[in-house]
Amino acid sequence: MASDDQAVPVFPKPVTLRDVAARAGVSVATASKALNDQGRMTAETRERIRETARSLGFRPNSLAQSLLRRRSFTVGLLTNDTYGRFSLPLMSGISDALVDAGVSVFLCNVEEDPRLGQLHVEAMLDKRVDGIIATGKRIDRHLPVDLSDLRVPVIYAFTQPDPDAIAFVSDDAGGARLAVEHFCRLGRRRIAHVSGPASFAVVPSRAQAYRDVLEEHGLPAMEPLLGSWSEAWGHEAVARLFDGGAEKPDAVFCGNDQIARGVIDALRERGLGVPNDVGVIGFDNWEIVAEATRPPLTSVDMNLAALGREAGLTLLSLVGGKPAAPGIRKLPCRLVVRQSCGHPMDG
Amino acid sequence: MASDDQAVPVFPKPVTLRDVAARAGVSVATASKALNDQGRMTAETRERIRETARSLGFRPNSLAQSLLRRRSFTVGLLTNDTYGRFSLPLMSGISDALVDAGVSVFLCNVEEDPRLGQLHVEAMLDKRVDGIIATGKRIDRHLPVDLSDLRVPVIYAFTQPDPDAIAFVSDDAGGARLAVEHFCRLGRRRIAHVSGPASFAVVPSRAQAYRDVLEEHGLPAMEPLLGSWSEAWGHEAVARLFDGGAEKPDAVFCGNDQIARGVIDALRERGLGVPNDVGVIGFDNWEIVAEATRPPLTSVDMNLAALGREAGLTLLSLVGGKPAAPGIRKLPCRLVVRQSCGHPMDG
DNA sequence: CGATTAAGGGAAAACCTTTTCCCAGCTAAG
DNA sequence: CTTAGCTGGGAAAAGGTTTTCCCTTAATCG
Repeated sequence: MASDDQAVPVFPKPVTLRDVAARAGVSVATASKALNDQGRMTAETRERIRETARSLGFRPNSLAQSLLRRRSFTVGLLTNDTYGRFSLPLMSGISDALVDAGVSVFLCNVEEDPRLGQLHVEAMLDKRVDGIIATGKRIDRHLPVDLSDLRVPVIYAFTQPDPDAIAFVSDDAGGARLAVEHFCRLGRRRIAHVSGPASFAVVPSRAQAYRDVLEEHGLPAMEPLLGSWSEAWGHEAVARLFDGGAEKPDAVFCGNDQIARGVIDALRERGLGVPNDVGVIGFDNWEIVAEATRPPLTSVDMNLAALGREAGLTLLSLVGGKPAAPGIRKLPCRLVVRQSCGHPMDG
Repeated sequence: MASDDQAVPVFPKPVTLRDVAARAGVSVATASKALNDQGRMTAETRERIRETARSLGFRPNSLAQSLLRRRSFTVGLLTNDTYGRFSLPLMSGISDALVDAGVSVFLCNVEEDPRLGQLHVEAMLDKRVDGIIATGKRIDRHLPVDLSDLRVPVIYAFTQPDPDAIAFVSDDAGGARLAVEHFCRLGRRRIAHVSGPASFAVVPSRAQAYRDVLEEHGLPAMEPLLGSWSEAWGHEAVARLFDGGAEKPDAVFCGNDQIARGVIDALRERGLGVPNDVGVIGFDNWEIVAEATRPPLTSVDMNLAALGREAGLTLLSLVGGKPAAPGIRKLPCRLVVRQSCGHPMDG
């Protein structure tokens, strides 16, 4: 048994402010002030203490600081997006905005499980997070947790907020406009729209933007084809669009990149060239999909990282005590042009 | 200015042990003991204190506990896998293993940036994480941070460990065996292997397993085709396999799901039926890809969530002071059978 | 009835840092 | 020489909890 001891690594005791003070021959109070640029002392004393701290490798214990300041420099990110398709770009933006302020992020995946949600929220609250950001995989659904009346500020990003909360979402309608207007500018005349289930809030909102833009350009709007978010539906939609006797579209704006992928593949199978015969634009700009289509897919990017940054910075200012008006802030999307949408048709 | 005040929400002061003690008419010491099932007191006193705590909604301040116990009940997960394709399943397993122990996870994406890595590691160390799990998007690469000589235990998962560290990785060779043996069992006789760049450690290791299994079954091994991890390479590989005059394969084992997808699509374009003419198996079991292929893709799953669980539990026991032998632990993969591999050929 | 012992509960230290006050010593003004 | 004022630095409280030790009271034993 005793011989096992050598196998368990022993970690050195962290050096405390006390150690620094003792080594420098001053009180902890003075040491603290020296390191924080506070209080009065000779420049020489201050530098001596600093040098001592450096040489000892002193790092202040964040827990002690937090306890005193009632601020832990941590925030929680709550999500139910297991695959992280939306959460991770968001997380990346949040982290980016916060890391320089010394704030770390707890990532909590609550799936669809209220018990798990409760568990995570309580754990975070106990750890005195400074705030919570809630996000999800669907913009029109609540997380399976109640975040009202928490003791900390809460910000919603890319998910349905409680009333009177602060929320950041992408401007879906604006994103759709970007795509359809791009087609118009390129000279496409018969632009179709293939999207997901009507039960998703983004679907009607993008569809409306689609209709609006076409009307503004005096072009005919076709009835949006609503189905599922899958490639398979993209295939089927192409069949519906091109099998009938009706006039064929020369462009398809898709509700996500997987549908777009299905559309592109189906078009090719029919001998229709993308983008020459039919232009295609997707939504989400999921690079792994968008770059694998042939040709590479033009797609609307929701700027999730930027959205995360905004959310992070806003939370930070909220934590700092600055008030912020409740409400929903829509952040613009961005069209990432690759090859599937084609070039101007006449030139 | 003053009228703005109503806009900033005021959060109620958390209730402390002191409050509970005062309300119950005992000292904080007694209150603490009552809530932690320690010390001696009448059952009646204990229950009264507990009831008071409940009614006040008391939750112990984790920071204070951590300070005292020198244990923060947090761990850090370090990754450079921006898209979270590998990190997130892992994270999910880790979180799963730890949440019941009240441990929360800091997720830190360090990209490929040593400065960012340093920043995150220092932030975590300052926050007195109990341990760190390092992971990445590639099993044979280091993160851009130095994790040796940290003051906390470190565990590597799905990434290259420092020597003498504890690491969990998936058993790639075993996974490859699973796939190839499955083909053999199904009666396939000419099994090809299409994989990624030789510079990835997993590539030769899976290729060797491929050769071994074929030899064990007395079947001919073809030279593995190495290229990139993309669909496009899957396409090209099919051209190479089926254009020459050589005998055509009746099965293709692919190094990842994207290659497999490319292979399946290319086979269909040539009029070859999957799985009847050619069976296909992928690697990674990335559901979003595996379920979108036609037919759905049979694939090797690396069990990353389970790997995460193991890593989490091991870290926990390490934090608890139990020694663990350094070294690399390989966890078995699992074959997820869908339709692309076909049924037994003769019956 | 006196002496032990056990039971119930409290005081205080400890964890580590920050911050507010205060004190001693010195200089300059009156 | 006295007094006010400044300077450099320290003591102590605060933040919230846990834990060790101690004290008081009641019960048991001889």
